Amino acid sequence: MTSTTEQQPQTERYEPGAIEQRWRQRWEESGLYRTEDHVEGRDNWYALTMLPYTSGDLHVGHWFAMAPSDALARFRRMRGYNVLFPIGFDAFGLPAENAAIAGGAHPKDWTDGNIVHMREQLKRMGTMFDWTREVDTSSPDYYRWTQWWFLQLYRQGLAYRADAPVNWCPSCNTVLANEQVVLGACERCHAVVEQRAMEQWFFRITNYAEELLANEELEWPEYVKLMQRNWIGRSEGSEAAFALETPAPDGTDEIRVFTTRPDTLHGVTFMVLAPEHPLVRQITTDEQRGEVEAYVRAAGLASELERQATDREKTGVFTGAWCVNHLTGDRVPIWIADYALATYGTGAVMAVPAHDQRDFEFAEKFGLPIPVVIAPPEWDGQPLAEAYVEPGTMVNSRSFDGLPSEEGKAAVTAHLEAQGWGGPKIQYRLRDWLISRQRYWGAPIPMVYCAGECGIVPVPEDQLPVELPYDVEFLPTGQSPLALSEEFVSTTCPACEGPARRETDTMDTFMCSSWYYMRYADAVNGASAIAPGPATAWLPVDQYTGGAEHATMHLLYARFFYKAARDAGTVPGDEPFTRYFAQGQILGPDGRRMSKSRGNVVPPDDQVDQWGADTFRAYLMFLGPWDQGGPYDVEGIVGVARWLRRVWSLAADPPAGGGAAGGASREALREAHRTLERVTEDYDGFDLNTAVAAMMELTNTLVRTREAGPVDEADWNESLRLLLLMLAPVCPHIAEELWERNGQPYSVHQQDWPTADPALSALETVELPVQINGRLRDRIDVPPTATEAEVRALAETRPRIAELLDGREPERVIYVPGRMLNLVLR
RNA sequence: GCCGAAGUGGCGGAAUGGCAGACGCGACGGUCUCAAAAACCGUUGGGCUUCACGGCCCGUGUGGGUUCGACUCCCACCUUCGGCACCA
Repeated sequence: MTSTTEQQPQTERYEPGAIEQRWRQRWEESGLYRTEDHVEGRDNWYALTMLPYTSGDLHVGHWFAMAPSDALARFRRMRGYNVLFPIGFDAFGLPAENAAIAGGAHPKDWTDGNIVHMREQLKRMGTMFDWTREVDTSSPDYYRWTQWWFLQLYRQGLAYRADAPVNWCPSCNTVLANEQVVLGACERCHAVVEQRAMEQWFFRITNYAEELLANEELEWPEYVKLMQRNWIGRSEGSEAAFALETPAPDGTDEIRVFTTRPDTLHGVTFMVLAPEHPLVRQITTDEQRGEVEAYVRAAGLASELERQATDREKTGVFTGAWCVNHLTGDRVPIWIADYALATYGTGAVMAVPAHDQRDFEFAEKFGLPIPVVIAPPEWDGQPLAEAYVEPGTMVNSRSFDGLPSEEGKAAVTAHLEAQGWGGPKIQYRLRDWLISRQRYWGAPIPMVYCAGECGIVPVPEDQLPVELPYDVEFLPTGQSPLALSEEFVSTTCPACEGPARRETDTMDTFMCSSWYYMRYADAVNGASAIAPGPATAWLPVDQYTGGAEHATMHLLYARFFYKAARDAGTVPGDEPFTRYFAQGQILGPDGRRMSKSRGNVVPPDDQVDQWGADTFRAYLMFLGPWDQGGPYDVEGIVGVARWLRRVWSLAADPPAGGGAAGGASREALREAHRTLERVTEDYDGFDLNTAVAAMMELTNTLVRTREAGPVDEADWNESLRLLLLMLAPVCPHIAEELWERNGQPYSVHQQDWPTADPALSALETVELPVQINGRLRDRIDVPPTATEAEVRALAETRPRIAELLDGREPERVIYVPGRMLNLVLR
């Protein structure tokens, strides 16, 4: 690659457009990225990037998520692993249907068209995706198995049907999961969410609450694990029963509550039921009925937003009914108030106004007594100005008086248990996963309702998939469009062969994305969702990357799903994603979220057209730390473009050979080895920005070396070879092109990662800062291995140091070899 | 309100107990050019000082502390971002 002949007057310019297209074609034709389940002598490595939703257009965020993932997957491959790096499409969901309702194309046509377009966009990225394993979650070949999983969970007792208050979006005309309600509004359309009762399918994710909570061992960002733990929200406390003074018509004779403060049980002065609590209707006295019903009605209509406003004044109504506190024998009035949540605990709260701020505010407003049962330290016996929630000493608590409240918790709980009035209880904030959607564009729930005696009957596996009919009406009626399709709805009961109706709800799309990574391992299997061979070959995923906005939804659902699959014997291990890395969010040039309405969207296709995929990839990785994201500065990319032009010129316009061995080109080679150490470490630690910076430095050194005169050919060639190998993961096309031009065998992406030679990478001398009293005063060149005595002796010969020492003996000498020397006088 | 993360040049960032500002953008100056662009070279935290080489002081959100030495560790506060939010 050096030239001893006269230099060409005109050097060929770097034209990314032409070479990138050519290499992608060559890679595809040679099956370079085809991944086998097993390769002799190589361990498997499963690298996964979150699959994109089929919105129709790739945005910079997709590139920011996928291009660095690809670089790291390529690096793993060069490090000797058999790497699976698949891609697919999350293709079910509301936008497709909204497009249809808006009078556009059919959801299927809309989605299929988007996939075709996005597949082409993805291919321009130059990734090592194995397209033979592509997954489309809306294809019957895929959702057939999503339905199979539903049946599997049903068999495991993890799917059930329940009537429950649900979040209803009046605009989308559908039920939303708690996670899809943001600040009381619909996550997608921002309409204000109402409450409605409906019969729905749930998954018992709460069965796995403890196991999901135990996530400490996962190699995930700590903050994501913490978010999940907070989301699950484990609370230790007690359950306590209060006897109804008058049993309810259905025979219920007590109200059970969950409390984290059993030590305050003697201070209960009223009970609060959630307005939706089933007992409300039964125990309300005729006298109070009118007021109570009005309140319940108002609470149902009140938006989630209104109910969730924390600074709102407390409201509530007395039911007219009373219960009895077993511990004291006191009569306790039963109120309803919307600060009690129907979906947490038992939907009922024992109110201890002296020691809970919410209860305190309620009691003050309605003139209820506020007896102190936990004395604050130095308490003067006067009424409290606000609830005292800290630990203290139990008072007015009969036989428990004098006990520290923290000990009182266990003592009271033990007493409750002994008397049969309750006992210890662990409560979670996590709710079961509501998966029913009254929508068309999703996987139909494979259940049948028999008109006869059989009740709810699962569709037999050999009748899957329950296919989505193409011809349906997309009227937003509040029912699934499937309910309007008589052809779909009417069927025969699999059990008795009598008339039956199909379930018309479809599944939450998080269901599809809870197992897609399993399917990649065995994407074309027509006989099962995933066979044992591929499952053990690839699962669990070694490295997952994607946005942390999925911390409490997708990532939690997938963990639940995997554990259920494990219990069914389908997958190995306990967790789907051994390692997870959350990349940051890329923002518009103005530092705000990219959006069409703000006009700050940077279309990735334009960047590729202008600069080439390699430049764009490298720039996204160079911007800053991958986990931080940040603004996309359209001006900055030119720096990366200049760098790659310089890299190109190193190969296209080589220096004259015949230079002295051991000269500048030897120094350059030494730097190449040091760069290799840095880049290797940086790739390992996801520090792509500093890896690119290190390669830029090496490139600058090589350019200077070339300009300085003739080089030693062997040293020069080896330096350039190392640079191209290091560059290959980040810029796969230009690395491949220059690799070939340098006469190396196809393909650079199949090469082993080089090993740095410590003898070459070691520095011969370092510039050692010399400090006096911790202040930098001079620098001396010494071998990194120099002893303290040698370094000190040399330092003292320096005029400046000698002057400052002025003959004095340092009180202390601190020497960190290779880093600095500090002479402390004082 | 609670939990978590982060504050460094004009800008993106580097350095996680040892030379603050690597690498890059921008800006300024220069080479080439009829000219411009591109490319290339140089300068670029602030202040003081020197004819000059150089030297000194200040400087990593604010205030304290630990240390020979602090962007880095500790305490308090301010700001920004993310999550949760009447969860009994």
